[in-house]
Amino acid sequence: MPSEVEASSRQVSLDFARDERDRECKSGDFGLATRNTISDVAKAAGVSIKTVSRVLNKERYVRQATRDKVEAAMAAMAFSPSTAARSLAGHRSHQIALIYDNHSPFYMHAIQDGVWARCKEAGVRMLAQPADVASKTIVAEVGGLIDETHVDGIILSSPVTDCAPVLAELERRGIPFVRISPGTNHALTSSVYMDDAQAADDMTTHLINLGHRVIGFVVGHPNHMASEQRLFGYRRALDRAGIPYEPGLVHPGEFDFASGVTAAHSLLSYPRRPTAIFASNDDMAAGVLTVAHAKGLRLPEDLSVAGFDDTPLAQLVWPPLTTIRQPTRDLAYAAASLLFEKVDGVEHRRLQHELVVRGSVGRVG
Amino acid sequence: MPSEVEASSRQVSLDFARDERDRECKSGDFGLATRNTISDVAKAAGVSIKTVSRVLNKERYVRQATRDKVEAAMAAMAFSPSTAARSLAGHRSHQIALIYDNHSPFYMHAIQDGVWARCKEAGVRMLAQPADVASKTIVAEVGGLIDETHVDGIILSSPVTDCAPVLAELERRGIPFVRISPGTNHALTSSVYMDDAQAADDMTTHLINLGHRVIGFVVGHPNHMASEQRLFGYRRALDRAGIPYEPGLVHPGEFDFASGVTAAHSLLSYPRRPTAIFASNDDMAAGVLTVAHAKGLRLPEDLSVAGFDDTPLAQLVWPPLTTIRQPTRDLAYAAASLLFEKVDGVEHRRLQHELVVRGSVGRVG
DNA sequence: CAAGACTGTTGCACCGCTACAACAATACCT
DNA sequence: AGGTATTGTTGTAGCGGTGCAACAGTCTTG
Repeated sequence: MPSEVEASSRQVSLDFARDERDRECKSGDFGLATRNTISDVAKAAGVSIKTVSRVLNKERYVRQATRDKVEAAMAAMAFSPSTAARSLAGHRSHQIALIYDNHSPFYMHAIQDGVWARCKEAGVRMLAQPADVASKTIVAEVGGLIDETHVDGIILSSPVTDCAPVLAELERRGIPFVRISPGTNHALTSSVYMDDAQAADDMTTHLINLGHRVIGFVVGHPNHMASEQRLFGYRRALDRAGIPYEPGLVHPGEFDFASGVTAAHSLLSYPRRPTAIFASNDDMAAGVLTVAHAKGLRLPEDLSVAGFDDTPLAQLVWPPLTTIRQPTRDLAYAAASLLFEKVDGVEHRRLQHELVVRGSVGRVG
Repeated sequence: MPSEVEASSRQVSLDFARDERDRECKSGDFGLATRNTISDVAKAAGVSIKTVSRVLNKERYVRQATRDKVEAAMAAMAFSPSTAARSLAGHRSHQIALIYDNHSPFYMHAIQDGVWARCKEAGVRMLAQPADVASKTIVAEVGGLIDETHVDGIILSSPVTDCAPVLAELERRGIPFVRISPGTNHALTSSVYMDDAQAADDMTTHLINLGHRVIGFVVGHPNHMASEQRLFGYRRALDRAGIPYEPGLVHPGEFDFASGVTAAHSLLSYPRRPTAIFASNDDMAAGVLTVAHAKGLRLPEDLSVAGFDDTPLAQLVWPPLTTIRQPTRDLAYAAASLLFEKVDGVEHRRLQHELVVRGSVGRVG
């Protein structure tokens, strides 16, 4: 057994023992057991550390031959520069943060995936940072994140996109940020978005074209600005078709399954029972489906159900949802691109949605 | 308009302008526009920076009065220590990484959530790092991650838990890591897990108790060790009940919806058509449901369907799935706890599963 | 052809913090 | 009382990079 004295002298907290073992690398091995530094690379390549730094940062004023030599040395010893040292010494940390407060796993998975992919291309790390827009400490948390990690930029996803105190804090600090599907202040900073109103209009029109005249609508979470937009699109389409707007056919929701269930119960017991229900996202549409099944309705013969987002869920339920394909991953990818490319400029990039026809919507009657 | 010369002199890449504006904070404001350092805190509290460092790291040898003074100063100026400086100077980075290669959004959402929660309590940042166990560069990527970020520890989720080259690399570097639901080598490092075999046994027994004798089984992805365990549990339960094992009733799958669909088609056209199908996760069970619906089967009268995991999906489909509740979030939370608490020791913590009865399983006939 | 502009490279201060050594002030022995 | 621990604090080197200044060589250009 090892001596118990030694064991107790170890630090209690995380502290992985640095490899102090004297290595016998007399031969050609590169001493893999030790962390390589820029000096090691410089020595191997026969240049100064500053030149290595130049190569690392793809700066000018390095002859191609020198650059090749350095890159070969870096590859040979599998050198990875310390993010800590880089962010401490320089003005960049090569890290960005993705801040979100969204409880839809499908949505956030796609968002993370898209941002991640773009970051990887750019050689930048992504910190995923959940937050709570309702919390009073959110500004302090975001500030702490920035101070601690020195992130170079931030990507905000809904609903943090419209959390005024956070936006104010970010602007005060002058840190670049891009918003994914924001609902407000389109002029201030870059953003990526889709036309929620038009998409909802498209879907509603689709339903109208199939003969539906009594169309229920489940609104999204009130703190997501997209919710309003989608409602607006629904009303616009009705309006254009000359169908009077009926408040009783519109039920609030919160973007989750449970509120879809609640809304469906309410809408299906409305005197003028709808022949179609358009939910503002797929989760709520799934809730509507469940209620319909429970009531023994045939789908889509007795009730058409439309979703929004085209998360994978849309194809996991029965019948598979007719929905709007929101290019979530692409939005996230584009957001990261804007952050990397447009430091000074502001750009608002709109991505196309698409109506996806599946089995949950049918001709009326 | 600002001068165009200045604009072009800005760096092209990410580089947020440090607030150089001379601030007129003659009054009591704390100069919030500038990053505070440990020296500022030291000055404000009237102690040396080393003492502030002690307070920050909760070290001994600081009188309570001094500690209070320092903490007050830190709070007053909203001080957040630079992670970069800390990890560069010290042996700890206050960051851990979560490495995963799992395409189930629900599962990963729960995992991230649990790890995140524990990290927050410990004041440690979590880096989420997707990987690809099939890729040849995975070892280099993990190595790069460690070198770049100096993470203090790593949490592995399935199937990276059983990726031998990665495990070897981590061991070679001597970096602490904990595995969530690993399938192999239980002795080497700490892990958290549930009893997959017992859980599958429980579910199968449940089906048998309801009169089912011809029970189809959809196996999980072959690179997840849990898949084998679940199959083993299924067989054990059949065995105990004296029901002969029938290979034709077992169909391979890959933990996704599509393979559930394929398996269902195959199983439902098997000569001895099963009265129940037990899928190794909820996504595949959803696929089975979809096929059953498409064939016009009544659920659960004509076919019982059981899932595994109890992801939110289980309640989004119709009928809601009878499934095994896997304490995913708790497993992740526990994994992080082990990483923080058990630096030297090795512990294997098993968490309880639970059979959740919903509507997708019924009595036979 | 000297003056200036551009290119390629070096050397060193320093980013914000921690580790370690040194030291001062108490408390605890014998 | 003197010696030894223990506690509380300071000073400073240095972690691994980048920014900036300096400088040598090479190319334009009047």
